[in-house]
Amino acid sequence: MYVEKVMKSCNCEGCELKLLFFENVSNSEIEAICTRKTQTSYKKGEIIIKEENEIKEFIYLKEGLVKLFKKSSNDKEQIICFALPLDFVSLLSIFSEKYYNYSVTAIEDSVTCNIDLEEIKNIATTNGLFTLNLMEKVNKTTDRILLDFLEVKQKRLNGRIAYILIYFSKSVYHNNTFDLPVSRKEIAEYIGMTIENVIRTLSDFRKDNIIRIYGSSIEIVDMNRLEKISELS
Amino acid sequence: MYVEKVMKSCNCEGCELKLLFFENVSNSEIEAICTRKTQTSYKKGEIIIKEENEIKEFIYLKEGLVKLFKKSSNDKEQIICFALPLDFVSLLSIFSEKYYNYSVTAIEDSVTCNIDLEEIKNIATTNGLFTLNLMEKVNKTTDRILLDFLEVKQKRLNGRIAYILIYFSKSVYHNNTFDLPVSRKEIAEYIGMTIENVIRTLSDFRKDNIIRIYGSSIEIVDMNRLEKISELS
DNA sequence: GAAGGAATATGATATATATCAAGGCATGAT
DNA sequence: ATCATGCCTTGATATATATCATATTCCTTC
Repeated sequence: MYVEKVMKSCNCEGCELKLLFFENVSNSEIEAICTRKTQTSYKKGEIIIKEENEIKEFIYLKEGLVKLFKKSSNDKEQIICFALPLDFVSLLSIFSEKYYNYSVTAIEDSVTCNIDLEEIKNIATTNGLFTLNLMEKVNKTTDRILLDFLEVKQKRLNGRIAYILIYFSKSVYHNNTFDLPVSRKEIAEYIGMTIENVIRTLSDFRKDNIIRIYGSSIEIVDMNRLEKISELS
Repeated sequence: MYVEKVMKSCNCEGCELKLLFFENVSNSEIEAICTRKTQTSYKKGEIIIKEENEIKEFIYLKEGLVKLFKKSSNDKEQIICFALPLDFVSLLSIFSEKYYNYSVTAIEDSVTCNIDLEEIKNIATTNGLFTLNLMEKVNKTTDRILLDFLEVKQKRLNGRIAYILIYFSKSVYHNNTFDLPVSRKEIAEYIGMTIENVIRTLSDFRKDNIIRIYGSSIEIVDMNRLEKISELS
């Protein structure tokens, strides 16, 4: 797969995420980071991080939507979570491992900021407050992933599909109508069930007038019922 | 439930975990910590951390075996993982949340060291290297939990039971014969299946001469086959 | 030692989900 | 234009798992 990388000097002054990522860092430190970081754009479908590659950079998602996944023993992919900017997915194992445990792929056009890992480590070792803040944010993300895991785990097929539809509608697109950024296969990989049953369940929801389906576009017609299905498993 | 708390001044010089937990901390800092920490003993079954309680202490497991779990919406318990000393389970959300997201219970007699959270935060803010190390360890634990989740998720009943038996045999007791520290119900809560099926599967393994069962005591007779079952799901 | 409750155990049956098979519809390659 | 390929769809069937019912064993407590 060809990955188009657009390297360009990023306008840090205009970056609304900068402060959130780099609390407690002095202006001179930020300036040092900003002049040496690179920004990379990814088209939908392109790989951002590849499992088993060496971790050389501190990467954060500035724009877009990604999926975090892992190849399982039988060569299937298991999707661990979807993530938006400010979900620190690429950072899960960044300070504890030498190589990535997971892969990350853009499922919408995305933009990342990449900073040399050593540079971040330098700041981290000399600035405890910064590290504490970073840790806080990383832990919030892993916590959310774990809680979602538990949520999905205790639901059955219906509930899982309802759950993911609500997630995309409310948390990602803030709209009752949206283009599913993932294939049926990917939904299956996320909820841990077969493609056929994902499709069947979506069809059932359509027949029951809970959703409308136009190809990859979904309209949630009856959010109340969808929420009930999600809750009652 | 009655929780017996034994507070006593702990002999830090003899604590083999001290250095692992407090790398990069000066002797004077360690001394300050050690004189003010408390040590608490828990009998099997006693609650160490209760979900929704305020996080006031930095707690690490010094001896024993615990389970990390969460009450789900329908009032059932979901076991997230089991943990040994050096698994930083109590620390998962310690710096990101005000209240515990999870509960922790001793499933073997256990000993914890408890340090005032503010004290740890003080060290963390002034000592970046310490914080970086701590973060590294917490991330390693969450990574392991996530990987185990994925492992278990892709297996079926047989494989999941095999997996947990192998875990207790190899990782916890280092012996082919051991007392199951958890009930069948708790195994069910961990692997996300019903008690009846857990019991049935254990019976099947017994009938197939893979394990022997004497009440709560298990002997793994044919580890090879158990491992194959675990791998092939 | 008896009574009660919890954990364990097993069978019968219902339900949920996976698997297999076949066809339709796009899209990109030749 | 045609073919191949991957994704989506549906139906029929097989399999895995849950549920319900009922014993049994093992503690605990009186």
